[in-house]
Amino acid sequence: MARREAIVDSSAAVFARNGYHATGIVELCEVNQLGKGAFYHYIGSKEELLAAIHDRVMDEVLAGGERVAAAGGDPAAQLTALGEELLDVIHRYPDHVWVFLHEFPALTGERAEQFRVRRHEYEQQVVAVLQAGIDAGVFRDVDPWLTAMAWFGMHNYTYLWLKRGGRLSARDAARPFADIFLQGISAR
Amino acid sequence: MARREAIVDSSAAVFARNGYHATGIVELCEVNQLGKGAFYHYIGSKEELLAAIHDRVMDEVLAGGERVAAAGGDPAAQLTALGEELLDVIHRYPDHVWVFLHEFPALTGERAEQFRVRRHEYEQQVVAVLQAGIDAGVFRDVDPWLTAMAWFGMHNYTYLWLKRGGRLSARDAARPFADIFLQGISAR
Amino acid sequence: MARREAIVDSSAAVFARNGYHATGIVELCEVNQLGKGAFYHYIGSKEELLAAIHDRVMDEVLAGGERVAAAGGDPAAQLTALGEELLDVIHRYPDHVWVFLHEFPALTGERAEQFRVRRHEYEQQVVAVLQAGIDAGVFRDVDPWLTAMAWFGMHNYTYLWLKRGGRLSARDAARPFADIFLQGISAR
Amino acid sequence: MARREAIVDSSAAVFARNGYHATGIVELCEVNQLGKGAFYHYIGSKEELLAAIHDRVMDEVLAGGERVAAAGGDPAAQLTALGEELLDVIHRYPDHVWVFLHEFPALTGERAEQFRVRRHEYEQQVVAVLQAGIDAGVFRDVDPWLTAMAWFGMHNYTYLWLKRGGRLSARDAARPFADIFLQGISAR
DNA sequence: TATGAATGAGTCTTCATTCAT
DNA sequence: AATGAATGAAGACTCATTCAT
Repeated sequence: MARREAIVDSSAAVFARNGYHATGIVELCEVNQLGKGAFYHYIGSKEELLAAIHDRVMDEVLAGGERVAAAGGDPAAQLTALGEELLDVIHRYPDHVWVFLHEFPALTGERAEQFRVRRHEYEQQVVAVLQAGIDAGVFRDVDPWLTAMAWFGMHNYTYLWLKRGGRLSARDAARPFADIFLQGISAR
Repeated sequence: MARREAIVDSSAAVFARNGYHATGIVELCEVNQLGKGAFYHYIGSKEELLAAIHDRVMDEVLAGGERVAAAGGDPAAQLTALGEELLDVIHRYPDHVWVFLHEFPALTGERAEQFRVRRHEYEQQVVAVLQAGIDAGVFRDVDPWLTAMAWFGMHNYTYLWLKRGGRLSARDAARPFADIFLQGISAR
Repeated sequence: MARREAIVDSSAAVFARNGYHATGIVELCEVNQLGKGAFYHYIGSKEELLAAIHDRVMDEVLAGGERVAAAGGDPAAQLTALGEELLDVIHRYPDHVWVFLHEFPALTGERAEQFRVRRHEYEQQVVAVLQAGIDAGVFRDVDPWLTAMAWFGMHNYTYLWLKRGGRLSARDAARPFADIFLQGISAR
Repeated sequence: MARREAIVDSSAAVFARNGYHATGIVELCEVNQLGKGAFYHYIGSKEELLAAIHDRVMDEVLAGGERVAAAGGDPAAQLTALGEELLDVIHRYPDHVWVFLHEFPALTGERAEQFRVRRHEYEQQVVAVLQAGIDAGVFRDVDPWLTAMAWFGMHNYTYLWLKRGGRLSARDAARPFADIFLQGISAR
């Protein structure tokens, strides 16, 4: 259903602006020009809608990760590519990403679990790249997990100022961030 | 009022666990062993409670910034000290900080404005230290604002994993983070 | 919506008996055999319900005024007709009128303003008829506004005893009141 | 207690402006510069305060009635004097009178009953004067009770516009009203 | 006399969701 | 596919009043 996709996308914008809990079904219906019955026909439930927004982001992020893994290259190149891919997703889906990074605690049960698993999976890819760099001697002997957390903080956090100033897009941060990070953990 | 302080603190824990919007006044009353009337007697309104949590964090963070400014030192030392202070606040007030970094969009009107001003003030301190380092030639010629955002992302984002694993405390990240960041923007 | 009309009417009876502020939404729901959600689905808000009751009366009263103006006739005949129309409304809508004359201070903002305007408009019609009678020399040289207030007091105030005794209906007062008033301001 | 009197008077003004139900104890405390405990020490309960305001008016009105009865005179003179006394009370206690004529349905139980009795007592005095005039042949053969209701409507209703325009005081209406009414029911 | 913390039932209103049509 | 009436629990908040101090 293309209609469902459209609903997911436009709802993401509303959630990003007002917050998930603060947004009512009525408002979503108005935005989507739909009655309540029709709206529920498409989305099933409010939380299912939230999950769909998360999936949109998660799918894109994991796809980026797979592209990087497929392309191969040395750890530094891979880390750079992962940053580019991640910031590209943030740039293309600013609303979805805001929801993704801000409202994930609202997911419950099975959906929360699945989300956690996929997120962890992706985090592990970054940890693995860092570990590979350390093993290869191109990165210093840092704690790979803690360093991955630093890397994620640096990149993910961009969603907060991304829409604020508008001076820079998230994509513009990829090169400078990679420079800082790679130089920062370089073995030399 | 010591009682009010206690309410603010224990409510922060609930907000951090369940989210601000998802937490009802009834739950806060139960946690604080108070009737609704008495609860409102102390907090005024739910948003005022939220603001008090924000202030708790903001006061501590700004105090840390002032200590660093008062201590002086070269830009590298100041940036390191700022990181230590910031992560120390996150370590001491994990719940308050979660609320601070996660629920600030729920503040409205005058309170939102005041929050934004104080937050900006602190961000400018970091930008200024970076600029000083660049001017002194000890830091590379990076974009000071974008670099400050990277620095904040790295540090602030720790609130997300801080309580999860428990393996490391936020404070333990100060040294490694400073190493990565200073080496990363070092002119040499 | 016929259903909404029914709600407005039965709620008017409750307001007339207990007072607007002293009546809770729960009571209105019970009277109307409706859940809170459905109730609000129809009425929007308690004050909107109050406004609907006011409009019911105001519409009838103004329609009566227009009929009198359309019918024409000399000032004495018009004043008599206005009294008959007014008391007829009070007779047909005793509950609505009680609310109208008793709870109007509970209206706020735009609704209060609109109410005041329409009410003033009607008062002016009575003032104008009195003025016409004075100009024509059939009424004494009384203060038209003060006299209109006396006329309104005499007629409107009937809502207070209307339901009490039941001995007389408001309509029965039209002739006697007209006799007193017309003789009272007669130029001869 | 003079203090209690002062509280009753200043509270009447607040009730007249905002309505009895819409006015909270807190607001009354602020107006009277008193804590809740002290406030309740003086007034007993909110309804007791309301009753005190009613009594203030009722006492004055009945006293006026007694003065008129004591002065004697023919029915026309007595009716005129009753109107002067009544409008004088309305003029001197505009707030109390507003409350008296507007919030009496909020009285309950014993207090409501007592109020009704005293009010009826006064109404009967007017009815009796009218009856005397009819018996004496100076008034037309009107229905005394209905005519009394007209008289009360004309006079009591002044409380509504009394404070509005300010153009005329209630006292200024006594003469014109007496003229209209006496001429209106005159046997000639 | 006076304080103000505490009560807890009550206020109006909104919520996500269902279901007959 | 779509409507919109209906649900009823939950939302934040206020109320008049009491009571230990």
